[in-house]
Amino acid sequence: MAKHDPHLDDLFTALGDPTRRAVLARLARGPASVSELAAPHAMALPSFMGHLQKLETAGLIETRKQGRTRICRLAPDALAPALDWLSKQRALWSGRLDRFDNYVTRLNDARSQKEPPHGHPDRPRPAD
Amino acid sequence: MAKHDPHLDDLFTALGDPTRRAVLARLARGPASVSELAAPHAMALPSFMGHLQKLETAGLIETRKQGRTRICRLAPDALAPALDWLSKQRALWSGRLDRFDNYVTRLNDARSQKEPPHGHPDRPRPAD
DNA sequence: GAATTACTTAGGCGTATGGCTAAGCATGAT
DNA sequence: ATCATGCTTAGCCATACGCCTAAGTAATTC
Repeated sequence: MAKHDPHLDDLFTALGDPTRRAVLARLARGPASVSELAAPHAMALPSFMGHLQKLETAGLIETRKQGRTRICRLAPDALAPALDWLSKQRALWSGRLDRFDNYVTRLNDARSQKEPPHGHPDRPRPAD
Repeated sequence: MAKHDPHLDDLFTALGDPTRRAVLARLARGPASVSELAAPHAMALPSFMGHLQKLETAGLIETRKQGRTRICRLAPDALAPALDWLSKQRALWSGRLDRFDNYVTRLNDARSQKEPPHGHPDRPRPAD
């Protein structure tokens, strides 16, 4: 079940920045050098390198030095964990949403009308 | 294509925190009150509320007040944009990766063995 | 109506993030 | 050898983040 995966932290955080997503999108069209990647981004190179650093730390890109230029490319399956978490989560959501929505709506309605002394009944514990 | 979508920033950033992901996971089993959600998280309530706030800002959860308790539940299709971006991206990656990987590997190999005086040949400029 | 409960608001604190400039290497070209 | 290029390191700054305590407000309970 993955208690809390620190890798996912890095992954999602890395994706949470437009510059970094743009770099990934650009990189999807093929490897590129640092300065090439930095060109469209209107920021000083060291700042930009910071972004690359995070992408690499998150395992989203791989870089290697070739002469004095550093070539960056995408890491093959780096998106898999994120995609995996998201799709699992969505599967749960869609499965449960309507059921519980109905349940709670009904519950609230009952409470605001009747004020049962019991407080809240045991939550349904959806089969686990 | 989405030049840079600020919504995605919020979405991914919200997902980049273990507490917030845990809340979502928990919430996938059904709606819950703030204090119920906060219970397993060993932090002061205001701190925890900050996380809920971000989840709501990101559009991942919806909350409404019922008496003095606030009920939180998942927002139906909130994950879709993130999932969408990721899967599109992955589609691009897998399409290009091997092609360019081969190209670059071959290129580097040639250079480190022969050191051609030409410098780097024109990169392939993938169609665009 | 007074106490309890469940949030909420206000404000503070330390660290991380995202940006900058200015030097500092290496490598490649002349 | 010299110079230009391409990245790297070092250091600074402002803001945002994640956490806290303390005090406030609104709804239930007694």
